[in-house]
Order: sequence, then C-alpha cells, then structure tokens
Amino acid sequence: MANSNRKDNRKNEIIDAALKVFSEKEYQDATISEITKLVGISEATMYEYFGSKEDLLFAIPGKITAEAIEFIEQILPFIRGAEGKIKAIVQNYLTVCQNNPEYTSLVMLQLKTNRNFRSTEAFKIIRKGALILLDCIKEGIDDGTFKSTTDPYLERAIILGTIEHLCTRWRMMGSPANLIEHGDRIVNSVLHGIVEKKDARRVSLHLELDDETGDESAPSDAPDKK
Amino acid sequence: MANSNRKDNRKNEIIDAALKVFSEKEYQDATISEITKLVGISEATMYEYFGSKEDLLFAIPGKITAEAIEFIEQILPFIRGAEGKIKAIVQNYLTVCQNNPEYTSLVMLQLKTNRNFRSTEAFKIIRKGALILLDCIKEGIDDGTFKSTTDPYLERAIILGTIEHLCTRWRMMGSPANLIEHGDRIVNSVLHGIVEKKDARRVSLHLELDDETGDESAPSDAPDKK
Amino acid sequence: MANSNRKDNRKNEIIDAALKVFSEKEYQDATISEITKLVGISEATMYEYFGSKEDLLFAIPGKITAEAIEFIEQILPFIRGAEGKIKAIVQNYLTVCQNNPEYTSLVMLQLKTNRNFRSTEAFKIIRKGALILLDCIKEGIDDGTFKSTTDPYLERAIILGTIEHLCTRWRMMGSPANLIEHGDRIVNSVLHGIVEKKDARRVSLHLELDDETGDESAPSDAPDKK
Amino acid sequence: MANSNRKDNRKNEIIDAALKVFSEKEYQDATISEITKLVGISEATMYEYFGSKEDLLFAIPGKITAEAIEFIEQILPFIRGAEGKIKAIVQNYLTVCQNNPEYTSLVMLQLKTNRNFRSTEAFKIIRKGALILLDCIKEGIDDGTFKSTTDPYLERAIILGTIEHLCTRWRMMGSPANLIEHGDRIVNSVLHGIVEKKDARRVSLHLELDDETGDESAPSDAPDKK
DNA sequence: AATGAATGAGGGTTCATTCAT
DNA sequence: TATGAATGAACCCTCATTCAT
Repeated sequence: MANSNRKDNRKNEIIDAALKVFSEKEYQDATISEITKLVGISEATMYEYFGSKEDLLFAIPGKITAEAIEFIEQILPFIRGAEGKIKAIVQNYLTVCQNNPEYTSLVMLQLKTNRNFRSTEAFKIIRKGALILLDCIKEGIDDGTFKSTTDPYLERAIILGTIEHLCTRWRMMGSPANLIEHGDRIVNSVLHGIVEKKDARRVSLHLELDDETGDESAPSDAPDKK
Repeated sequence: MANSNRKDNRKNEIIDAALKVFSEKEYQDATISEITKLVGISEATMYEYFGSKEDLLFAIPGKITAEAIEFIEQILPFIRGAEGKIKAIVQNYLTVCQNNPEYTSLVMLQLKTNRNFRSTEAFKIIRKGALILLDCIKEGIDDGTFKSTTDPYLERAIILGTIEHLCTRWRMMGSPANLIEHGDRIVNSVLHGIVEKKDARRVSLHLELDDETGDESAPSDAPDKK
Repeated sequence: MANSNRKDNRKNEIIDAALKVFSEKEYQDATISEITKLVGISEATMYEYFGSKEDLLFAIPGKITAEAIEFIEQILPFIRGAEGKIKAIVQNYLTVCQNNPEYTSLVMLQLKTNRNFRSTEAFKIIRKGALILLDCIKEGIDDGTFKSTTDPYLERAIILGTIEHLCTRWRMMGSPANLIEHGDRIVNSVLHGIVEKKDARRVSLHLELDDETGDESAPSDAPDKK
Repeated sequence: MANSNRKDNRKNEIIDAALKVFSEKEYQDATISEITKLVGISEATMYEYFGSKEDLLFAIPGKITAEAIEFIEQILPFIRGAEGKIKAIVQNYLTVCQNNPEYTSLVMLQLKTNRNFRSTEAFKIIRKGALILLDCIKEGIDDGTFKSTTDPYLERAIILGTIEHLCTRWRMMGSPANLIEHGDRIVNSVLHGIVEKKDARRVSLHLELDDETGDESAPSDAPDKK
C-alpha cells in the first residue's frame, strides 16, 4: 500500500506538471521533456507511469471531472424543481472551470476536439455529466415545468454550448473574467427566453382577472406571431 | 490579368487541397507533402504561394467566411424584426456549415482554439459577423422586442455557443446529421425559452374563464410545429 | 557596341551588388535573390550574365586586382632600389585594400581560402602580382642590397603574410583602422629587422681574435648564414 | 567517473570525425550525416553531445590549441632571451600545425575567418597564445635586445601573418611540405632583417675609431631615417 | 534581354520512445 | 524504481538553377 501510494503520488505529480504544460501550449508543441523537468524526473520515468504522451494527456482531466460529477450527484437530490437543478449543474460546471483555469483550457481548447479522447475513461465521466443534465431537462418536461414540445437534446446543446463558448472565450481572451456570476443569468435566459410578452388581447384578459402578471409569468405566445 | 488569374487558380488549388487535408487530421499531423501531392506540385511550389504551413492554414477559411458574411449583409436589410434577422443569420451560418463540412471541421476543431488565428484577416471577418449578430440583438432590445434587461453579449454567446456546439458534434460524431433544420428551433428556444407559463393561481383563473387554454394547444408550442 | 556596353553595364551592376552582399556574409549565406534584388532584376536574369553563383563570386575581384597590378607595373620602372620597389608594392597593396574594404573582405575572408578560386582568371592576376614582388626581392639579392643567403620566397611570404594578417584583422575587428600608414613600417621592419646592433665591443673582440665565430656568439648577422 | 569517461570518449570520437570532415570540405558542404556515419552513430546522437552543427565545429580546436599553449607555457621559463623564446613559440606553432594537418586546415581555412568563432572558448585560448608572443617581444624591447622603436604589435603581426600564410599555403597547395624547418629561418629573417650590412670596411672603421657605437648611428639604422 | 514559375535536392533539427543497467 | 544513452522517423523550409515565354 505504501508502494501504491508512492506510485500514485508520483503519478499525480506528473499529471499536475502535464496539466500545466499542456494548458499553456498545443499538445504537439508540448514536450515530455518539459513536463518531466518540471517534476524533476527523467523522461524515461514518465513511461513507467504512462504508456505514451497521449495517455498522459488523457489521464489529466479524470480526477477533476470525476469529483465534479460526484459532487453534483450528491447535491442534486436536495434540490427541487428542474430549473433549480439545472442552475445547480451549470453553477457547478462554471465554478469548477473558474477554479481550474488550466483544466478548463485543456478541456475546452484541446480535449473537446480530440477524436481519440472520446474513447477515454475521462470522456465517459463527462458523458455521464451530460446525461445528468439531460435527465433534469426531461424531468422538467415530464412534470410540466417545461413545454412538452421541448427538445431536451437541443436544450442541453444550448446550455452546454453556451458554457463552452464562454469558457473558451475566457481562456482565449480573458473575458468574461468571472464565469460564476453568469450561471443563473445563462439559465434564466435560456429557460425563459428574452422575448417581451405583450399580447394586447390576452393581456387584457389577465388584467381583468389578475393584476399580478409580471415578467416571469407573462404569456409566452408573442414570439410565434412572426 | 491572365497571369494573376493563373496564380490565383494555383493558389486556390492549394487551398482546396489544404482544406481537405487539414480537416482530416490535426494541423501538426498534416504534411505539406500530402497537400502538394494532392495538387500535383512540388513542396517548394507551395512555398511560392504561401510563406509557411501556418500561413496556408490561415488562408483557407478566408473565402467561404467572407462570402457568408457578405451574403448575410445583403439579405438583412430585407428582413423585418430582430427575431427574423437573427433567424436569418443563424440559418445562414448553419447552411454554410452544412454545405461545407470540411470548412466546418477546420474552423470548429482547429482554428477556433488556435491563438495565432486571432491575428488573422479571416478572423477579422468572423468578428465582423459576430458584430452583425450583436447588432440585431441590440436592435431587438431597443425596439422593445426583447426585454430591456437582456444582456446582448450573453445572448450572442448563447446563440453562437449553441451553433458551435452542434457543429462540433456534427463533425466529431456525425450527429445531428441535419444542421439546417435546427436553425429556427434554436432561435425559437433561445428567444422564447422553454418554461411553461402557467401559474397555478392564474391557471385556475383561466380555467374558469377560458377553456381554450391547454398545455398542448398553448400558443407557446407553436414554434416547434414549424 | 551599344549592346555590348549595355551588357557590360548590367554585368558591372550585378558584380557591384554581389561584392556588397558577399563581403557582408559568408558565400553560403548570401543568396542570389539578395543580390538581384539590390540590382532590381530577377534571379533568372543573373544567369544570363553569369553561369552560376560561384562564377559570379569569382568575377568580382577581377577588375580591382587587374587595375592594381597594372598600376604597380607602370610605377615600378621609375623606382630605384629593391627596397623602394618593395615599399611601393606594399604601399599600393595596402592602399587598394584601404580604399576597397568590401573587396578586401571578399579576398581575405573568402577567396583566399577557396580552393576553386585558384583556377580562376582573377587568381592568375594575383599570382602575377606576387611574382612581381618576388622579382623585386630577387633583384635586391642579386644586386647585393639583400644578403645573398636570403630566401626570396620566404621573404615574400613574410611580406604577404603580414599584409594579409593586417587586412584580415582590419575587416574582422576593425583594427588597425589605417592600413596605409603601416606600409613603410612593415617593410622597414621586415627588411632591417628589429634586433639592436650594438656591440662594437663584441665585434672588435671577434676581429681581434678569430674569424671562426660560432653561431651563438656571432654578431647579429650570423644567423642568416645558416 | 566511468560514466563521464564514456561520455567524453564518445564526445571525442565525434570531434575527431568532425575534424576529418570539416577539414576536407567547407563547413556548409559538410553534413552531420557524414560525420556521424564515420563514428557509427545516429545523427540524433550527435545532438545529445553538441547543441548544433556550429557548436560541434567550434568544439574541435579546443583540445589541440589548449595543449599547445600549455606546452609553450611550460617550456618558456627555461629559455633565455627574447629571440630564443620567440623561436620556441614559432617552432611550437609550426610543429603543432605540421603534426595536425587537419587541425591546421580547419583553423587556417575556416575558423580564422569565421566571425562567430571569435566568441568561442577556443578562440580565447588562441588569444592567450598571441599574448604570450606579444609579451616576449615586449620583453626583448625592454631588455634592449630589440630596438626601442619596435612596435611589438606590428612585429607580432609579422610573425603570425607569416606563419598563417605558410600554413595556409601548405594546406591549399601542399608547399612548403616541411613547416618545421622554417621556424628559425622565419624568426631570424624577421628579427634581423635581410638588408646586407655592408661594409666590413665600415665595421673595421668603427672598431678602430669608436667602441661606443650607438643606436642611431649604426649602419643598419639607415632605413629608418626616412 | 528578361523573367515568372516551378522544382530537385537536401539538410539540420526535434522528440517520443526504447532498453539495458 | 529510475534513467542514461541512443535513435528512428519525419518534416519544414531554402535556394540555386532551369526553361518556356
């Protein structure tokens, strides 16, 4: 066990160094030498722990991703309502990214577009996370929170695409500097839309019956008129 | 002119071949040799037309991108309403991608995350396209179509992120096979949201007064019918 | 003739540009392109005038060298005495170098150590110059100005070697800044030596005692007997 | 130590091969491949020992030069008189060249005119050697062996220039075949000059008349009056 | 006379990877 | 467990040179 622990430590040291290097430069421009120098070991030693340069690359995101998914799985049961759950997922996603800029760079700029990555253990975990999000959306549809016509896959694509776009921008250009504060705003906008609801006729109906009609509760019909 | 034409033709031949090769494999794994063999010229000849491998890479997206932006600029003045304009932009974007799978692969999988690409002429054109979209959103806010609280930048991020996500998925996994048909659905969902507007209190009121308010037949479903 | 003149002009333009370029960088690092750009012609045009890069290189020193030799040949008959003639030759050599720094760089740093240069027309001219110097030394020996034991070839090597050393240093390091003023000093030192001839006393001793003077104790003249 | 020895051996093997190749052809025409084939290693291995082709080139003369300087430093203290010392230095120089023809070719034909070489460790050693020679000349001036008007720098230039000229000729044309035997002749000629001190008659005159023969009035000084 | 266009030939250099120790 | 030593395998790029026009 002591052995295995020591091995694991060394392995993690290598992974940490690799994350640092791979996040700074393209995979092809990063060298094993640079990584091992950072750890203070020989290049040959790296091959005692990882089969190849690519193996090392793919081993990096595993831990952070797994922890993030684990965390959200623990949290979710305590949250009521699809919207709340989605907000939790998005918030968690953005928080992890914000707190791990190098990890974010690696995932958004390199792994996401790497074909071989898709056959990786780490990718399976990510897929699992995407499935959780999908389930929340479906749950919202099933319980009537979301329109029954909602395409859960498209909705997930919108949410994930938005996060990816923002994270990529953040790593490439430095803005937006603060991801976390965008969490709820993203979800609100995506779930509720931005179209102003004003339907004279129906609004008048409402007015007669109920004067509490606000932004959030406004009828969602307007858009379709076009 | 004959001269310049011949040169241009040769240049385009090289670009076409490069697009083919660069879209199939990572930039670093693609070789000049492979590209020039495809054209039937020597490697040295390539260097008569482009200064370096990277120069060639960055020269590829120029034409398609420029044409797409040009087209949308011509179309836009004839479209009324922010929502319509946004739909046109998204539709155009997706159509270009669908019709140019290799171009899409190149842009989504390689150029988008390439730091040097940002100082490129082609990137400036892309930026211009993003600005047009932003202006449409702002226009919608200004004319009251969209809620005044809307963050146009976030909204643009949502739209672009969604498109990028879908295009990337398409090139990586082959699905969704048909991008174009997602255009309006994306915009509808993003602009109108998916939250069902029923407020228990208000619903009960409605029920008493109006029997036409139903889940399935609700106005909010309309978009999906398209 | 007009044609031939025009051709010659163009040829000289190219030679001038080549001299500039070749004197600045090693032959191998200089490019035809750089030279032709300086002239404002295409690279192909250069090949209309010279057979190859090396041909061009070897064509450069011809004119200056020939003129210098010609000049010294005209001057020499008017000078009396071997020492005066040698001084004239050295002075002329140094003056040419001083006035043509690029030519000097070319000859001293590149051509002198180029094996192919030895089969060149320009080299023959240089050889002729060396022969003239040799003849002056021989003349000095024959007429008793120089010791009969003098090795004219070695003496020429001393003179030429010194000039080459100084010129090389000048071009490599910038010093001595003024070559010309070294002319007479070189010849004086070389011809007369630097050993102090003192010692009437010792001489008288010898005279009184013995004409079998040995090497070590011999007056300063002895060594040359060997 | 065993390790370091093995590495050093390998390094020396490469240097030896490089010397052979670089002395035969111009630096630019020599290839790493040719050198490493001679050693029986891969080209990549060469780069484990030397950073670049030029690094290898500059590493070659180090050992021989250092040894030569070291040797002369050990010998010099045992030699009396400036002339003797200078003869020892020249003799040593020529002997090293004669015994190391390839080294001589490299130094005389390539390194001497290579600007980058001047910032090399090996060049510093050479400079040191030149300083030793200069000191001997100065010593001769100070102790009255040489005329007080002697320019030690010019004198050094004469001696070194002559050696360089002869060595260069030897490597380029094969003559003189024997350098070593020229050692003393060079020094004698350079130090004592070749001008015939005529006049046994005048000498006898001096003897009879005056034993205080001084610098300025000596027959051999005449030339300097000019 | 001039050159635009094309290329053959090659060479230095870099690294991921291996393996004996 | 760790690594020193070695290398195979490429690739980008440069230029002198040619030739049809």
